[in-house]
Amino acid sequence: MVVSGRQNPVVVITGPTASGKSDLAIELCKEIDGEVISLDSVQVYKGLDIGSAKVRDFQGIRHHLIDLLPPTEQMDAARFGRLAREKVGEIFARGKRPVVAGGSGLYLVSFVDGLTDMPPADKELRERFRKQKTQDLYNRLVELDPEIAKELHPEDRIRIERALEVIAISGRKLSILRKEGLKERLKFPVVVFVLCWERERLYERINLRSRKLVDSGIVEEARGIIKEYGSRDLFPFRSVGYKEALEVINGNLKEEDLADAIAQATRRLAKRQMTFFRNQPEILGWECEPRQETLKKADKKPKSFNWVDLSFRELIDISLRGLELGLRRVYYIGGEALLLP
RNA sequence: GCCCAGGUAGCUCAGUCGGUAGAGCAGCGGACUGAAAAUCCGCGUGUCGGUGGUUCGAUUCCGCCCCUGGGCA
Repeated sequence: MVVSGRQNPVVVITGPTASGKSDLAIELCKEIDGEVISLDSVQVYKGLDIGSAKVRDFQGIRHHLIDLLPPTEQMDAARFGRLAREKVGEIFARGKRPVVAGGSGLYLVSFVDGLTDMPPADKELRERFRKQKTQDLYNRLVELDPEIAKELHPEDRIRIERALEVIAISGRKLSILRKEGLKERLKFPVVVFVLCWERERLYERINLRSRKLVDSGIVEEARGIIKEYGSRDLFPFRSVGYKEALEVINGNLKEEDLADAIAQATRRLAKRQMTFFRNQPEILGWECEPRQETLKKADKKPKSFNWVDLSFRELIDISLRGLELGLRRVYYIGGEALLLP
């Protein structure tokens, strides 16, 4: 039968920060009897509410994977992917539809296609690496796993540390593990909506939101967390908003300059996210509509996303359409056109 | 009105003893396999205020005009 190979898709709503993902996810859930799975690397931490723009009013829609950990702990992308896949199974089993919403690129990849099975992060090792010079770490990697070293930039500390970590724990080269390791993929078909905006309009929204974060008391929130956990050196404090709030608390930034500093960091984040969402799905072999032109390195002309405007009705229809098992389909769609009145 | 100082990239400014210019910040492009709101790489985007003169050649020197800041009235 034709129907046998088809399945309800997992709907993903992604895009840069401030593109309207969370609100759209709730509205979509209302229409298709869905539940939201947050795909956000900061909202997984308890207490980091204002700075991560957590949804305040769930409007009766169930939300998952928010407030999972205290900020003293650290989420990792592979674990998040597994948790999200579990949630998808549970939601379908309840006869509901999962709507995944968020802009954490690696979490999306980990959720959909999985990460190669490898040793997880090791706190002690990372603590040791932290004290060493990047150059020394890189030189060691050149000795231990030249193939990976060649792929990494000598200054890309985080990836160098990760490669060394994997070797230290498993005794095997990361380059080998990557080739041989297996991935646990999401078994359901996926339809990803990437919300796209004109750069200027998105930046206006970001600027407004940054002002709002400050007025809503991000500094107070950060102070409260510091007090509660007795430390300023908390992992998620390195994310946008909190990093700047910490600068104020530490006296390195004037409070009056905070909103601008957050806005700037957020604009840069949005730009990186857009680069990721424009180019990665194609690289992963997902089916993209419309296709994005990846720029040649020499071409420095600014170029906007390629996208189509979709009505909310069309978005619902696509979300309800059965897809072939294993299919990953990406739609780049206008975020502004979907804004709720 | 007069006297200073200045007008160079989106912003703050450097510079050219006359051969069409460069830093920081902002911005743009890219990479991305357990930190991803992280981490890293690459890229100056320009009527040098306007106009006339001198000159082979003026953003640079000279005149006039305009604008901004400060001072004196």
